[in-house]
Amino acid sequence: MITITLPDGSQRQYPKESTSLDVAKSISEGLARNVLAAKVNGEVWDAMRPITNDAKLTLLTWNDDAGKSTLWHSSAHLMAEALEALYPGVKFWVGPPVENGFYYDIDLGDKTISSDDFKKIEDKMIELARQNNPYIRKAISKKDAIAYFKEKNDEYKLDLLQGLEDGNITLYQQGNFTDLCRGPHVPNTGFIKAVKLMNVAGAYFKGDEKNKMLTRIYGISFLKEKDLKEYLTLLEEAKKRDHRKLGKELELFTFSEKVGMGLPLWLPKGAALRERLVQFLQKAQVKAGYQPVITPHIGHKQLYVTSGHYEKYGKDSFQPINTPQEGEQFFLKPMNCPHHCEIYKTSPRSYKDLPLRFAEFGTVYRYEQHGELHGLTRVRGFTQDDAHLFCRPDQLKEEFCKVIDLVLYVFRALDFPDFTAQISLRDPDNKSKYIGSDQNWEKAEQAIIESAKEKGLKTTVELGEAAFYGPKLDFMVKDAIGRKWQLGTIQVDYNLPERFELEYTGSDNMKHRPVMIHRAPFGSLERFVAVLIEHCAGNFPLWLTPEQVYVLPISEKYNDYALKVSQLLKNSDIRALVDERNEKIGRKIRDTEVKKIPFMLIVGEKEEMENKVSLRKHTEGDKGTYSIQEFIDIINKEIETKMVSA
RNA sequence: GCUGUUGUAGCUCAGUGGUAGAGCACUUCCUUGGUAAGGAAGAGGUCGUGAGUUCAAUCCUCAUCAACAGCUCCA
Repeated sequence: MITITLPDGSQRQYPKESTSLDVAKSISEGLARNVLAAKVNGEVWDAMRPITNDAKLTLLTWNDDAGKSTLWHSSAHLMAEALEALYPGVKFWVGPPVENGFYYDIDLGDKTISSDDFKKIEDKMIELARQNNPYIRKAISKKDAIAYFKEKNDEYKLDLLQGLEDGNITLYQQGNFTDLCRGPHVPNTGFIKAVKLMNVAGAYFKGDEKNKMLTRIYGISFLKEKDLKEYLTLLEEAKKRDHRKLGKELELFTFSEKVGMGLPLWLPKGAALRERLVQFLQKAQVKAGYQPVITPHIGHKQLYVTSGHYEKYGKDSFQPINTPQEGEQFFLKPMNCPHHCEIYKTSPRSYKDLPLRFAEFGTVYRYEQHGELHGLTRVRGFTQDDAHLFCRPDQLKEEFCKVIDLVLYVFRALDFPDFTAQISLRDPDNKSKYIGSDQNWEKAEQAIIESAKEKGLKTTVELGEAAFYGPKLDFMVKDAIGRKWQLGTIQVDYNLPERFELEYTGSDNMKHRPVMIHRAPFGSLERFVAVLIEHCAGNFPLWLTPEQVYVLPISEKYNDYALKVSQLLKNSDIRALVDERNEKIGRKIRDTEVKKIPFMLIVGEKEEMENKVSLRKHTEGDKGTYSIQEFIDIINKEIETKMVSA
């Protein structure tokens, strides 16, 4: 007998070689039907794999990420089986699960696949799935594995095998398909009830552009047909919220080939929205003891040599601007920090002066690769809500925690309740990518980990995701339809102060080196606005929205009264416009709804007589009649409650 | 940057080896209407750009630019 410890701490006895599925069955039949895999002593295993020793066991279902991944991984194998049946001779590279589904990289020889072929492949997959073929795990020697794939003439799998250790190699077979795979998999293909292939794209063998381009087919699968439908609805919703589409429709921003790719042009409404965000943060920053500074858009090459940016990004930047006479080189500013370091150096600093907090909405320019540009989320010129905090080492944690508070304040104010903090550390196996001493890195990483813990943030840790000069705490927010976006960032930096030889005089009258914190709650205004648009689907919070109220006269006869109403609103700092067009009221309402204007005031004979307005709310409809002052109170209250909840 | 797809009116998109069409938006006129599209007329494009093939190119070929998807990258 073996002892199985379940997540709640309870222990049960089972015969040796029992499987996770046996354990599930002993708990409930319903649970057993939903088990996709199991975590055995921290390792994800097949639910059908016999457990030989005492173990801690967590059963994994669709509700667990690892459970989903297992189903998707199995689905990749199923797709491979279907492909092998439909395209004999196809060769396989790898087929892993990804965040939303799975893919398989394949080599079709001289054949091609397009989205027109998806239906056929999906149908084949479902046909195979219905056979309920078990996924059979087979441990195999390296020699036998090589022999098998040689026989099959699958050079990619042979390549993969080279990197694997003998004694640690497993094959998985379902139906007529056998794959080199470490697993785990769901018990049988019957779990896969709904399948959708999403797209086909080229992908380099091993991700190296010098290598051959393979065909990558993306798909997703579900336990229920209903879940697939829901997923497709979500995708449609995401499409509707695409900030590039809404940005155009709502006249927020545009791009021009003439100005240059990746260089956004903010239209009046977009600029107004952005300005409001800036003012909002500025106000919060002043309260938090930040001092605004302003620095130029270019900087001398030497500045970036000192900072290390030149060495790291010099070749991949916009190329230098040369002065005609002195032949000196200037670079477009890719970051604000070197400039702010120079501001720090303008006068000798005492320990009593610290922390110093320099804030700047600094526009920076980075040469992003052609294929990377994407709407406002990835651009070549953008404005960071940047600030650099210079503090004593003993102040670091407190300052860091205060910055976390500020970031959380911003997220709450803008209605992003769901987020996690990603701690991005250095890749311990590739330290040459980074500048600075091991000691400084360790201190910085420690400070971040401790601060995040102290603030009780939900964190994940990513190795190798740090900036080249220091580790980061990145905030990953979830939007209204559950997608994750990286927004704010806080970074601890011991390196730039060293490179710029920043100092302060301590209470011991000795020179000391300050620590620097880089931080940007929004990240960049461009990216933030993009995320905000998609989050609220263009229905901005009242305090941010470019136009709050449209006054709609029933006919042109009431235009004068409408103008009077709008003027009264403007006098109360409400953003109001009159639709003076010669159109019927139904038409005006429709057009205003489409523009996502929060409030409509309909005015006609009745309203003019009584000096009132008829209120209609976006998507909600008629709200009755109010005096102008009553309406001003309503809207102000609504603006205020949004800000108070902030 | 790499691979693939796309580029026609302000927007969304049809279409053809003989220099172009729809809907919406726009302009004018009629209508002055009470809670999601009133009616009519009109204006608007050297079909991304450059070259080539052809008697003739928006359409075919090549190059180039840009957008989109994926890969690689992201201070």
